[in-house]
Amino acid sequence: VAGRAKAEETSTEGLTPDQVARAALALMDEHGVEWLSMRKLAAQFGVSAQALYWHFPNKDAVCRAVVDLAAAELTAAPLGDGPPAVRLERYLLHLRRHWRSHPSVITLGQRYPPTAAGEVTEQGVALLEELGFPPDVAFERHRALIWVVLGFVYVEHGVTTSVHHTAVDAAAGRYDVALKGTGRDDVPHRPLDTDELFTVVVRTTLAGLVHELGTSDRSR
Amino acid sequence: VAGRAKAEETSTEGLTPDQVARAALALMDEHGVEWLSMRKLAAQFGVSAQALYWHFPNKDAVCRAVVDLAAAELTAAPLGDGPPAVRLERYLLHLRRHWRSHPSVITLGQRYPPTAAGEVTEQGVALLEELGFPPDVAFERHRALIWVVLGFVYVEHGVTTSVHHTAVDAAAGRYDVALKGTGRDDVPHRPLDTDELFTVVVRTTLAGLVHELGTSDRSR
DNA sequence: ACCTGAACACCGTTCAAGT
DNA sequence: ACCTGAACACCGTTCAAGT
Repeated sequence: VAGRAKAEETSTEGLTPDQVARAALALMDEHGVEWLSMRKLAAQFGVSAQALYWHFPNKDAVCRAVVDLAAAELTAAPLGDGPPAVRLERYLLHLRRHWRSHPSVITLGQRYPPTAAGEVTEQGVALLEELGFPPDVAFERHRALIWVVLGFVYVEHGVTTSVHHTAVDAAAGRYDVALKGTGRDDVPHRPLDTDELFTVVVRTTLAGLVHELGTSDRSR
Repeated sequence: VAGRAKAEETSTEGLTPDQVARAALALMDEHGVEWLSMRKLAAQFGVSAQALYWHFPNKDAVCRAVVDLAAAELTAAPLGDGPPAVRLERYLLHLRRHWRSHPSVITLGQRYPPTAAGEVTEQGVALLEELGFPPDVAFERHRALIWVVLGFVYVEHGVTTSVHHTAVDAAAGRYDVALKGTGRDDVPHRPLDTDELFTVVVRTTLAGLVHELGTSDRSR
């Protein structure tokens, strides 16, 4: 990534794997994962489908390259100032925003799970250590947080593209849910606000972590 | 379900949608969602693929029927005795166990989200009310819990079938993760235990909810 | 009412052949 | 080294035709 363009010296005319992956990502984000075929991807470069098989062993490898491409865009979050818990919340919001930015990768991610590794993990674990966890526990609690956020994005993606849900205000993340036979009249029907729901999930989880620290401190 | 077999009186020989959906679920659980085609499904009954199009408008409808079939199996959890928080944990474990029981539905569920509705929702919301939440808040906190558990199962499914992970002891839910360049030497490498991780997620979330009740009680 | 035969426009992938 | 032509075994789906 930081090196010189040594690998691109053959790119006077031919396609590079990177170009192909970038085109695949763009096309999938626009038309959906299922839509893209090797023939359509190849057509983007004016070549035949079989030409791609010189650069990639198969379609699976193309998809993995797309996931890796999006993963490389995940950089450390700008967290600003404030207590560790507040910065942790910003960190998790940053992760959600990233994973939502490429809808196709969310779909792919379930077959080729994104590795939230590298500098982001460092940042997250460091925040948990700052909060008061010893390194090994911080590492595992961080994994739990990642799973919660990633899982939330998965569910959110499914729900917001589902037939059971109609967008009330998609830009604001508000949807209406068609529930089957759960009509309790004492609870007024409110549209689903995924931003609000995410905040609830994150705040609850963080409160639980802080509570854990409080009780374990007491037991020492 | 409880009614008499009124709808099956035409089934002397022909296929019913229910039979087809059941076969599809079994085949998908065995071979995977991608594996199943209309032709293979039809072959199960010794008919041609086009025959299925008399009973279902398209493959999408078959998939939806499969999801609904599995959803119908989700019944209220046997929770036993104990304080509400303990029964809530059992309730969430019950949900995870159900959603994991049909791996194919997890894959499908992301296109056709499972509606955790009906009696199970009643049970979960009631537990949160018992814990101390007013009905409307209980309903929303329940939704948050559902998303956390469902999201966890999604991530778990992706991870345990991924190439980056190798099973250390799949029956016990333990996997080894191939991380890329996150080698911090101060943290000893431990295999991923999804059961343990789920417990962490659930306990942390529940602790957060209890904490929320504590602080809101104080503010009254 | 229920199913088949034949066909259409697609797939991913292989492989010999071109330059 | 890089790409094409032709082909294979598949898809989902349609539609006329059978019983």
